[in-house]
Amino acid sequence: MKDVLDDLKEVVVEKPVDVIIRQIKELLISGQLKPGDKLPPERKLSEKFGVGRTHVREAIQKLEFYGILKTKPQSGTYVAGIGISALEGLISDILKIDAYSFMSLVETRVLLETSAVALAAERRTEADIEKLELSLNNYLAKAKQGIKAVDEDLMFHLTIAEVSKNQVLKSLLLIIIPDIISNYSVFKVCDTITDKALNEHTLLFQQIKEGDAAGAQATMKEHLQGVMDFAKMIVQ
Amino acid sequence: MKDVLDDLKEVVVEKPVDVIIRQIKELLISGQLKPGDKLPPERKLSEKFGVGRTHVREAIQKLEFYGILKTKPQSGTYVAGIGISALEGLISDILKIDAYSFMSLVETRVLLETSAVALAAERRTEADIEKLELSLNNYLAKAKQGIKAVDEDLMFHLTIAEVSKNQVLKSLLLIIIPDIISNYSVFKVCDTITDKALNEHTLLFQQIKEGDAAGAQATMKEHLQGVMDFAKMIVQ
DNA sequence: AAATCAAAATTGGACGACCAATTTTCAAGT
DNA sequence: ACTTGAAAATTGGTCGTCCAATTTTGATTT
Repeated sequence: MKDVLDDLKEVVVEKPVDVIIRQIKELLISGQLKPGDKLPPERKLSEKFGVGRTHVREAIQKLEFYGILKTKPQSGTYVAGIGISALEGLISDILKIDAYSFMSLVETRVLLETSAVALAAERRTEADIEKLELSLNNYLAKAKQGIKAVDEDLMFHLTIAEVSKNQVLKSLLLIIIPDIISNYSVFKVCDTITDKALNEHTLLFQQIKEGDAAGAQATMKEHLQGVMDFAKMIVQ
Repeated sequence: MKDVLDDLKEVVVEKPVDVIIRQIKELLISGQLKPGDKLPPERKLSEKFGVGRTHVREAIQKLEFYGILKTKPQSGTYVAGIGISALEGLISDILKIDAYSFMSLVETRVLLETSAVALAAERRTEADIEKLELSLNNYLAKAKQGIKAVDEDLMFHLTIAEVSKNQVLKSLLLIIIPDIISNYSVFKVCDTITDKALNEHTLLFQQIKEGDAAGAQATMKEHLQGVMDFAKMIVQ
């Protein structure tokens, strides 16, 4: 009885915020709004769209977060100076940001992490090595008991990104990691902890410590190969 | 007269939202809030922090956007199930998200773009080639007249990301591009259009068209080397 | 004692009104 | 005709209030 109802309720209701973003997008694409232009005041927009000003503000905040709009207090909201054609892609990306394919996610993760680990091996300090060791031991402690240690696993990988001294790289990983986690649980990946993974983590740590950038990169690639294969398998 | 005043005004006022995010961060790090826990209601928080509920909501929205919190209507706001240690880093990233070093930005851009162009060369279709050619011609038309064509330049690069068929890769580039643009204008990079850049764009297109992944990757690396050198030069 | 269900309290969501800073307007002065 | 400056209008920011859905409570029934 519950299953049927659950399935039926899966219709996605387009939220007011998404509708407004779409509307603003139309204004931009149609050329009625060009980079540098001032948007109509929030009151006019809410009136025109037939929604409360709260929704308009929320939409503007979201677009501002992505650098599309820039609002100056007591003055107005302005279109940032990026090509209009680029905006179209960006906005649609915001709307379907949760709909990335697992394949693209994994592919990008591999890319980011192999680069990060190489940089980490080149740039690590003594303090970094301690942090990494701590993180590694956290993971090993749980994993050796056969307990699932997804968080600790990811934390070790994030620490590597931290050690790479590239803030952007780390932030981008942080952005895609929630998506990876949700997909992991959906597809029931990583239910078993292999000795292989354990050894690879330890090896990774050693190679970073020794400054072996190329070796660490190779190990990371190998380490993520399993996930990569799985992704290729279930590709839609 | 104006210069002096401008310089003096550069003190950064910590906005209420940032203060709240920092406070919530304290709750998380100190262990008073664990993943899965329910946050105090917005009213209590605003009362405790001595600010309006609007600010609390804004902070929660921002944290929700990064996947740290999850709010269920008419029920409460909950801490998402990611390791607490990760949260610390993530939250500090949100606060200083506008303070990326130019170096990290460029480094990451090179990384993403060299990967994207290789994938593009492997996966391009006939339609993709047409899109790329259109984008290339847009750029060439402006650039050959000696007009600055920053937008068209970036659009060509974005189109390559599009052709790579990796949504995540493209989205990540879209995220860092506004930052790159703002830094470009700050440091007055790219004021001159070189024949070298023109030829490299054309070569890039040819190599993608011919499916020469390795070649395209090398060209892209070379193409971005100038920016990379400049970044290394001004490194703080 | 356990289960049920309705009333009350709680909570996030949305709206309207007010605030302070900015921008615009326009009249007075040069 | 141009400049100046103050008043008026506009605008994003903030707060208090109300709303609808959920959760909790507790009395009633079995």
